[in-house]
Amino acid sequence: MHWADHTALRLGDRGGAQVSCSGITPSGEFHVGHLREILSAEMIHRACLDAGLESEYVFIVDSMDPLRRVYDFLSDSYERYIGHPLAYIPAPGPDGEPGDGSTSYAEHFLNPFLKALEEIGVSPRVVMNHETYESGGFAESIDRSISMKGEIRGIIESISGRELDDDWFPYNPRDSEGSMDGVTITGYEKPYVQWIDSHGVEGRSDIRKGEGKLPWRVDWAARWKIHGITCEPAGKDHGAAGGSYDTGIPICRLLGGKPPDKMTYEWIQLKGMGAMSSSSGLTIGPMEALELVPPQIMRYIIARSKMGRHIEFDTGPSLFQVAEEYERLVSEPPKEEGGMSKRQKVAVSTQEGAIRLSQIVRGSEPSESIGGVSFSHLSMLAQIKKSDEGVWSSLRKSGHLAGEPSTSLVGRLTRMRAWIGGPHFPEDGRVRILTGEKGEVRAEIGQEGLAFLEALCLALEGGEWDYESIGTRIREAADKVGITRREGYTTLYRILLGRDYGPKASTLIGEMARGDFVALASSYFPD
RNA sequence: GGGCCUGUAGCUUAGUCAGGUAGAGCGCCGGGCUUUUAACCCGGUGGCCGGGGGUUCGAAUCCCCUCAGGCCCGCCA
Repeated sequence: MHWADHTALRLGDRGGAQVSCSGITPSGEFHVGHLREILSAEMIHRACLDAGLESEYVFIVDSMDPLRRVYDFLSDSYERYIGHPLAYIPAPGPDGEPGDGSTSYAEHFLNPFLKALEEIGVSPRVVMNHETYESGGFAESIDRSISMKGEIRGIIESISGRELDDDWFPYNPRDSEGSMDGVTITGYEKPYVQWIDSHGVEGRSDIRKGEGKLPWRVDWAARWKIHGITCEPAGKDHGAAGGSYDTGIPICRLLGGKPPDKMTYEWIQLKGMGAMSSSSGLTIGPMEALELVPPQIMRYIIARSKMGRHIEFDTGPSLFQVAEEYERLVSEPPKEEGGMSKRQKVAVSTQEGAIRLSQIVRGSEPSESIGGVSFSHLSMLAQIKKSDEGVWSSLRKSGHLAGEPSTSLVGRLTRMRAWIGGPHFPEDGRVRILTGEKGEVRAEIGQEGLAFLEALCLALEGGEWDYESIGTRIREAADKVGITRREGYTTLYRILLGRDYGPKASTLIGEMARGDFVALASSYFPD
């Protein structure tokens, strides 16, 4: 059984309406790793729906989290915003300088990510955490936390083994400037927390407004209760013994909530960009991945791996492998049959789940995601056809496409071109026409091969220059010199690509200029 | 120091939670194929399930120990 289905089953035992949740701090650019956070929770949500449970998927944006430090992409001007909630500081411009404040720092990084989520079929209910504070959603939890300060302190100290400062308080108010750093609590009188800040200014914060926040470990526990969260997969950093998951569970109970079960996932690692990656500083950018990888495949990369396993995100050769695996499973869906062992049945249902959860639109027919064209075929066409229209007409000719291409197919081609044009495309996948004679190739093709090339060049010097005629000429030439057609094709691939195989030879040659092909072939003839 | 995850065929892995005869894909090998879109069809090869011990009628699966790799314990998923 797929991990998401299995989790859904357990959640069903728990009963009630299910709320799966992800939480991310928008402190900078989002990246592929965040997709695992999102998709782990979203797939569980879908699995719950598939299991007939009432379920919702919520994405909580930690917009109330303070700016921790001035990151590399920020100008020094951000120094003054350290400690301020990300929702209340201006977005940086391209130069790293603070903008006019029309867009907040949190929104600035969040918005493109939400667009990417839309592309992969994730439509969460987005909760800006600072808004929950502003609307008083946290007020009751803050009040309880303050009244049970000792208990919470005890939980954190005993479970995390960390010692809290004597003046630790389960609420961090914003000071006279808006920062949450260096504020000393002087009293509490519901609903106001009184304080004195580092500038010596005294003030009070209304816990029903966005005038302060709970510390992280308490904040997390409180939101489980506030939103009725039943499932929240978290990065393994939170899962360490004594980590925030371990303290969150008892704190949530203390606040009167029913916490989700601890669930953690492994990181995605960026690897496989070839040996040159580290030395040449090649890294995959934040959302770059979705500009290369079709959204179903992106989902499949997450869905096919168990949560506890590392994922090596690789935009090189293994992307072909994953895509082919996906296509194979989609075109020949695993079926449970009589006589299968229990293990085989489990394997079938796991694969079925992975494919089902990889669809952009829940419940849609997987085969539609392929659009009749395989990943590798498209990569070839994208390389030998300069124009998109050329790709479509070729697909029509080969029977892969009837009429106009679907938007998903257009998107796949756009991504494919971006991939091919970028540094991550694997060399093995490249169609590169050789430009001149190669000694080792000459040795491989032999006398019969040469005779075949001569006959073919002669035939191709005149006549139509289209795929069909070229194909005919190839077969005629092979027959004429008495070699098998297969040998003829192999010879062509050797002189064209330096390999024994390749895309349809007549198409390949048809995309070349007549003169170029003849020149290449002739370079093997004896003078 | 504390903790987590992973280790199954050449490669990627399913199966581990609920113990019951080791599954799959790729690769490879052989055969077939009178138009080869990195094919396609058929058949085959291949695994002391990291190692050791224990529990059990029975262990890849549970327990203990051990080796190897990755990672987390400063609010970076």
